[in-house]
Amino acid sequence: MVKAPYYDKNGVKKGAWSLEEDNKLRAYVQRYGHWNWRELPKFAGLSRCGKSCRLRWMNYLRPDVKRGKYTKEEDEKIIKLHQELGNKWSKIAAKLPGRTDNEIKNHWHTHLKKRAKENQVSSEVKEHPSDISQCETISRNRHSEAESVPANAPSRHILESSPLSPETSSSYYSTLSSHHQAPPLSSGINQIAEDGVASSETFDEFIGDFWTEPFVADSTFFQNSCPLSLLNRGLISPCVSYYDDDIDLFYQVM
DNA sequence: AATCGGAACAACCGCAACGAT
DNA sequence: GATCGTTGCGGTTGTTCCGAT
Repeated sequence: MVKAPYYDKNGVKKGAWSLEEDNKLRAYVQRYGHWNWRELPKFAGLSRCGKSCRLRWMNYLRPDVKRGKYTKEEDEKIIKLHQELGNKWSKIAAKLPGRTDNEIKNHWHTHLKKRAKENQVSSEVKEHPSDISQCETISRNRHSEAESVPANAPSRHILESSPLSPETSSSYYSTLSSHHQAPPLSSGINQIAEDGVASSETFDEFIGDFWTEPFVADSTFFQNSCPLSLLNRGLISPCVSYYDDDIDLFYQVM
């Protein structure tokens, strides 16, 4: 169902996430939050790009993500919201607690698009039973409009002031992100990356896109990197830490 | 049993928005 | 106001699953 894992030319891992990677990312974000997605993979001991980590967390690992079948109510809500908002999946997701924009988007394309189309056609046939073919044409046109952006949909710039609604972004999540904590420099990496992936390797200077930059971590890195500078400026505290039973369990498993 | 095609969904990519400097 | 770095969004792709033939 997912792409086989592979490494790109920069040594960044792509494709399906392993359980171990999931555990590392989950443990890290739950403990320290995502203070900086770009830097996060380095500290979490992941050879993924920050963008990939963010996506994985948002769509899969976040504790408030509801998985499983969509209820009839959810389906109807999505169809209704899509009529109002168009392909504003994040907006739609904000109205459906526990569902991610990616998940809703997939669900729409595989299930609801067809159903919405049928509903529209049938309702228009009821309204104008004498001209079915015309209705179908209209329906198709309307559908394609909805696929882009409806005329009455406000621009993204205006509408999307808040990335996550209170429903989807649980207090848990917003708390984490708002804290912007960096890991304690002495213990974080060792605990998270106990498999030795990050802690014992020599890391070369890497030049690449900020999203795809693979993790690098050694003593030099920790001395020079962002978290330490933040520490020096008093922006974060090295002493604060989130304690979570899950983490404990995770470390026990490791 | 083999194969084919559509469904399902995780993940990638490019771009725009936004905040900081 | 311009530039740069970071984040988030939406479109698309790639792989696996599964039912039909």
